[in-house]
Amino acid sequence: MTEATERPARQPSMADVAKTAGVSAQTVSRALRNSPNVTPETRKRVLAAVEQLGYRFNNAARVLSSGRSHTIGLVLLQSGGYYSRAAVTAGVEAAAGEAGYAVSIATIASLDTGMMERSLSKLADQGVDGIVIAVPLISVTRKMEDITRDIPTVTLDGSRTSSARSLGIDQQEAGRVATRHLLDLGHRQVWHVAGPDEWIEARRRRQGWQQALAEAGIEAPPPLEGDWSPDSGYRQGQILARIPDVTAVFAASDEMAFGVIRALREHGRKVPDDVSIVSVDDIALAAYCCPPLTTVRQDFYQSSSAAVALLLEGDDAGVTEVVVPASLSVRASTAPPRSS
Amino acid sequence: MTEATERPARQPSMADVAKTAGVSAQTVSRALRNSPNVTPETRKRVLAAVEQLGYRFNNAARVLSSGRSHTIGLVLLQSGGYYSRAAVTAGVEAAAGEAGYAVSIATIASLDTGMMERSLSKLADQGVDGIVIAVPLISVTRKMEDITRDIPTVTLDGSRTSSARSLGIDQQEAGRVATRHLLDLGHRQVWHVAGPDEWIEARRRRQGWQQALAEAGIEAPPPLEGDWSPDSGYRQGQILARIPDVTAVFAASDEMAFGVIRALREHGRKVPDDVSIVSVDDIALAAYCCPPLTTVRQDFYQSSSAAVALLLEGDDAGVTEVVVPASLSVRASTAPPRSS
DNA sequence: GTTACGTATGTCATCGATAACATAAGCTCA
DNA sequence: TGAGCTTATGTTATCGATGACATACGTAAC
Repeated sequence: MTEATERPARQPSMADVAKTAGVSAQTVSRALRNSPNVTPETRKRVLAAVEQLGYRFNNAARVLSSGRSHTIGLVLLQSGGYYSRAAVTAGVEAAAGEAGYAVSIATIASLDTGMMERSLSKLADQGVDGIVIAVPLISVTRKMEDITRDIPTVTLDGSRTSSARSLGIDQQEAGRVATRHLLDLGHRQVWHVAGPDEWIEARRRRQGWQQALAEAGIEAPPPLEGDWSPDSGYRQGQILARIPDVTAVFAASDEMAFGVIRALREHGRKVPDDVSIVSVDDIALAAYCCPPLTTVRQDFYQSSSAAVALLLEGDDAGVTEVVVPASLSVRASTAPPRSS
Repeated sequence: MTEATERPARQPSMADVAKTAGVSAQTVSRALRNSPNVTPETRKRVLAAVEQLGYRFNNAARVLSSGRSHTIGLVLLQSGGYYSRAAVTAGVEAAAGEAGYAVSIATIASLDTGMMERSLSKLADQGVDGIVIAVPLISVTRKMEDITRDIPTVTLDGSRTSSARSLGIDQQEAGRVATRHLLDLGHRQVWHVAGPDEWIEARRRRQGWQQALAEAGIEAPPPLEGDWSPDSGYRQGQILARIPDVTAVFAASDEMAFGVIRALREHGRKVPDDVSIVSVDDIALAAYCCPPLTTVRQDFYQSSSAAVALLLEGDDAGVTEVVVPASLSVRASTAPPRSS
């Protein structure tokens, strides 16, 4: 290009803005951070200079000097329901964004603690101001404790280190409500297709199921275990379909319920005429299953926003555990038993 | 605490490590970055000191001095399919992680360009080294161009600014393949439930549908437009169910297909006996729809990893557009027309 | 009319890693 | 053996914003 002399395309710095506006760099800093002690007139000049130069503040420098990155880390598990992961990501990002925080994510591939430690280290390296752990891991290692002691941490539906606060949907209640619904319809027994036992929410939902049965004086049948996928629900459904007196099933997730229903249908068991089924999550497709699923709604978006709020409000609050309630959406996959 | 004197809990710095290891800070830096010119012996001493002090490098300082943040930004749209968003996030994060990059996300709530600009600015402020835009936005504004000129950018299934490279699944081909499948089965006409027209993939899939019909010498009926949700599919399905000669439908997403199928069934039209339906995505639940959906598989995970690879390999490659092919999964929602 | 205080702004050192340059030691080859 | 190169390490300046402190001015109070 034969243009006029141009500076070597360096991003303008605060000093450049200061020079243009005829003030000091510190004043620019103050003006941009809405410090009270700046004349409106000065602020206007600074903002004009910012606009003119296309100035963009350098986050790294800010972090280095102030020690705070205005970034929070989010740890997610790669497997498991797509739906909940997407909802959690969106919820965290929205709440963080509103508070002026960026979100850095770390996805871990499996539930082992080594991966978990590496992810936390990675986020710690980035200098995040806080961490939301959305991994339903039960065991917590010493190294994880080390990191969560240094950085404020909130676990979402997961295990609690002694230094992290936690928040979650009341999964046990979700399991109890689902099971109660079936019992209230007149079913004498409720079978359960559970999630993997390492998952805390799977365990809690199972406990809720057991609790509801116990309260009704019913001995729980052995639970069948899936891996959250529709496919695993299908496999367990093939087993359930072969047990004659099954009239009611509580599946630990909508996706597994889809699989269970297909297996039952293939074996000639109609839903809800022969077998009622209730599950948990209320994903968008739940209403479009055939039949539409009765399911316990989980507001991931809301609970994850709440997790961020909890994280940002600091330790002062003294709150260490928050529980978000779950509510039942009754649709067409449940009905009274035929012979009741 | 009446413990012995402890330093005021400051994170150890490279200088501390250097002192402990008996070398200079620069050598520590080199050792940790696997610079070739470090004696194995020295490196060992440094690593031992790192271990002993629990040293963790300060990313902000690194960014400030090297100008590179080892972070890439990911821009996502909050609405639209949960499934694809989760898959894209996972794919980007995995590929980035493998290359030693962190991922910072910015979700935008709506398709307007103002939000888009703000998200890009936010990422630019954070000093990301590159940006993956997974937003199927068509219009591109000047401000967006400004940012994508400064920072390497790859768009995933989206619009191309002149400065961003792009990569995507061949959506037009996906639409063509889906439509051809129905025509090959003997259907004389194929109706279409499209995605929102501002979405590039919706538009391309529609074009593929039109192309396939044109190649067969068939005039395309007016497309019906949904918003990707199962609910919108249901509403359009109620219209289709009232048109007697509809025997084949191409839905632009699996989720909408679920809705269409339910509406058809409620109106007594059987799938696939009366109406065949094919869609796009191949989400996990597609095989558990009733009937199981014939659908065009989209490998979001792979294409998003590829996007990161494209981003990181730099401009040198000269590649500006990569297209990932799509493949058909034939299941039970399509069949030859009854009277053919 | 001096003291005291508040407000607006400037100066300087600092955060921690790194690039650029400097140095010292070891090696090769004429 | 010493010029010339390579390799390992040290020294110094630097990135850009900010906290702590300093200064200059105005205004209220005695």
